[in-house]
Amino acid sequence: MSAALKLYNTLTRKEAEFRPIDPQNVRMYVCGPTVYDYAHIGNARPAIVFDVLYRLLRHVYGEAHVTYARNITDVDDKINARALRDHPGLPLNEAIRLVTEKTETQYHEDVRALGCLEPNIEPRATDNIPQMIEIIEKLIARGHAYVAGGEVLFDTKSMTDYGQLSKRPLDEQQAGARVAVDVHKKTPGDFVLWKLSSHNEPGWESPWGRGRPGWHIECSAMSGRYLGEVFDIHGGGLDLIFPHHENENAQSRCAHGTDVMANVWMHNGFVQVEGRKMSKSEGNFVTIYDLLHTEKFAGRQWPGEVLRLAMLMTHYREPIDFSVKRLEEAERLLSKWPTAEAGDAAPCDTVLAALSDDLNTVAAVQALHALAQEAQSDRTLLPVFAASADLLGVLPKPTEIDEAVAVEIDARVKARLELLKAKNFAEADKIRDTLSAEGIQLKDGKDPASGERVTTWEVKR
RNA sequence: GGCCUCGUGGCGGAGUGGUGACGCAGAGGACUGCAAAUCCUUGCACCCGAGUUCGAUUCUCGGCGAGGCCUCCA
Repeated sequence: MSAALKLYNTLTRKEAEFRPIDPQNVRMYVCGPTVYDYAHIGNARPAIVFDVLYRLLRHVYGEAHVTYARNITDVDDKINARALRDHPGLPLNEAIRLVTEKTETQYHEDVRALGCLEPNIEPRATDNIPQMIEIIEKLIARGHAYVAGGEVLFDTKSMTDYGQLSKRPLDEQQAGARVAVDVHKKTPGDFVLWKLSSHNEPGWESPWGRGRPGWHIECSAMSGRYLGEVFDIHGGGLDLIFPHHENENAQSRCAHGTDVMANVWMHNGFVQVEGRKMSKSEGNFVTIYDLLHTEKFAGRQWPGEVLRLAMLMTHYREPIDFSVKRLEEAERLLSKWPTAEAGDAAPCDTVLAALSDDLNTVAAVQALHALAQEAQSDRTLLPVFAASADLLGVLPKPTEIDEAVAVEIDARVKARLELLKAKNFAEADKIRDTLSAEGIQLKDGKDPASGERVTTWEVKR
């Protein structure tokens, strides 16, 4: 094993060597999508970033020794609103199911196109309602939650170190500055664990009546159920630090009586458009689907590999300005790389070392690019390149080409060389142009020994 | 008001107390019948001010600027 893995931890605001609780089972939880609408490219960032981490952990600890959970949030008031808007005629449950199923399927297609491996577990909130209720009961029993005004609320004052993650002492916040102070809350910072549902809202039976969970409780329930009371890594976007992760952390710790919920908390920076955060509420978002399948962005479609590489060209904690220029650069890099299949070779040390340094994908991509260039002249490096590229999930796969077609192309290339010998440039160029139009790029070179022209070809990328 | 990031050439981005990576784009050249590909060469930068220092882009302080969280949000 080479350099130790170092990760930046939001909890300590420091980089430190990663030490798993159990190297036989390294556990990571990442906040996944709320399935009410197409995911935008900003949502793609954590999927890609933590996919790289997942690949790295699998490399370091072995594929069988990493558990990656990414949830699907399928109960949320935005979903209800969308269901009512899109399917006004249907019963609510039916309408909600349509919205969540469709969005979830789309999300899976999108992230697959971005080269993301499937997590080991993708729990749904609605499959974990009893687990949520159980935690809430535990919190009430331990004096960390109370019932008021038809809601169960978490009592932030019951905890001496609420604010552990965001470093945000409760009393220094401007209470009521942004959120109206609820009269039934003991403290303005208290948040909902369970709320009652009206008959036209989805609900589940609970000790406090038919209702639905608050936003944060699902992650506590699911991470606890699938990864344990304390696990290794919890990830998500920067905006989740407060309140979402802070509150998850508070709930889980109080319910389980632990010092931390996860040892390492990692947060990715935003994707920006013209210097501003891309978000649904700002309305300045580009969906993954649109980028992949429509010509809405810069008048063309963009392959998933290009989007992925463009994302990895910036360190995950830095903001990314999403631009055509960076996509074009990513595409250009990819087109220069050899295609290969991942084999058993070990990845390049430089790439591995870069990734081990708090997921420095920028340095890793550069090392990979250098390796790609070396591999152009030294084919023995190809397996190492393939393994390294695969670690980042950006390995260009060879285009499947039919044997018969290949033979036919070879014949045309040969014919062109004959025409060139006869100095019939017009006909020779015609063959080149036709092949080009068919997506075949010819590459003329010179045999170093004989000085004869040799021509190779590849499928344009 | 509180709490966080960040400010390097056209772009993406390293890094260091002592002339300043690298990639992409640009420019020039080689090769070519012409292209493409490839190879070689190359211009361009460290937000401002003060301080520490023989010397700061790199350290300290102060500005200025940008962005984020404190409400749903990746």
